[in-house]
Amino acid sequence: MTLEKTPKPTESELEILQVLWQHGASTVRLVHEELSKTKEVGYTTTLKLMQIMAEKGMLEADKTSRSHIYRPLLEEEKTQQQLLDRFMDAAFRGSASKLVMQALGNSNTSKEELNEIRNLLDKLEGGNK
Amino acid sequence: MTLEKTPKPTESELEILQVLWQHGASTVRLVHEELSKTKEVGYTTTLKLMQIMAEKGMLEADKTSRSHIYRPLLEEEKTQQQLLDRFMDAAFRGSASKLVMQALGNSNTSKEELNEIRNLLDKLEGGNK
DNA sequence: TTCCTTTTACGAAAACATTCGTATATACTT
DNA sequence: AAGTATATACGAATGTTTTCGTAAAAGGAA
Repeated sequence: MTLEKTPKPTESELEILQVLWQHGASTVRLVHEELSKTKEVGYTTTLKLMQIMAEKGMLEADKTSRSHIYRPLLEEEKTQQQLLDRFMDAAFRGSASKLVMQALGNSNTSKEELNEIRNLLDKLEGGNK
Repeated sequence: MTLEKTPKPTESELEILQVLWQHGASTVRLVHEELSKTKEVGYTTTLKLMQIMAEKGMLEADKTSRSHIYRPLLEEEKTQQQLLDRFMDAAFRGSASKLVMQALGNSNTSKEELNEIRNLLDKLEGGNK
């Protein structure tokens, strides 16, 4: 089995991935327009970043038409999990419960979402000592 | 009220803060020894980082004795909250529940901790629609 | 004192990440 | 076809973070 090094998207790369995860495969133009909603950034900057990401194997470019279409090669949930693991270690010394408590305590989560979490807790308590 | 810019410790800086939060004010030597347990790093590298952090106002150095003693000026919980907010936006598009579900689903959290979280949920459901 | 060890000071290199100017190609409009 | 708009290619500048070599200062041991 080949050792797969876990990719570590930078902050800017993650922004781009988010757009692609949300919208599906897209042109640089579309991604750039989405990013422009939140921050000032030049078109060629976005282009360059996406080209670099393609080199790194995070994206794949379909070059058949003039406007290349980029598709994310990283799965959203898997990537989130990897980022989360790293973040939990770095910021909370690995304590999931501390992280969760702070995440819940300081954000308005809807009743529905809280219920979802409660259900997960029920399921988990089954298997834990 | 003076505008307090939220500090953004880098990854290395955060590692140092963790040591100081855990052990309390310490010398470069101690911090360096702790870091060395997990990774290869030169002593002067650690020193330099801590000096930079002092310049930035993250640490305060007591220079009365030859081995300076560094004290963290950032509060642990407050800093964690700020990092968490940023991370939640960047990696989970701001969804606390998604983050929480993934954090719980993929880590063995003890029954006691799960109960703590359940209690928090109970308290939260009171105030939410 | 002299030698050895530990510490801080300083500056610069190395490694990454981000940004963008300019050139060139491709398509669209008139 | 000529002119305009939009795309990619390329390379380099800029910015940030991390690393460490070297020197000087301070302290301890012989």
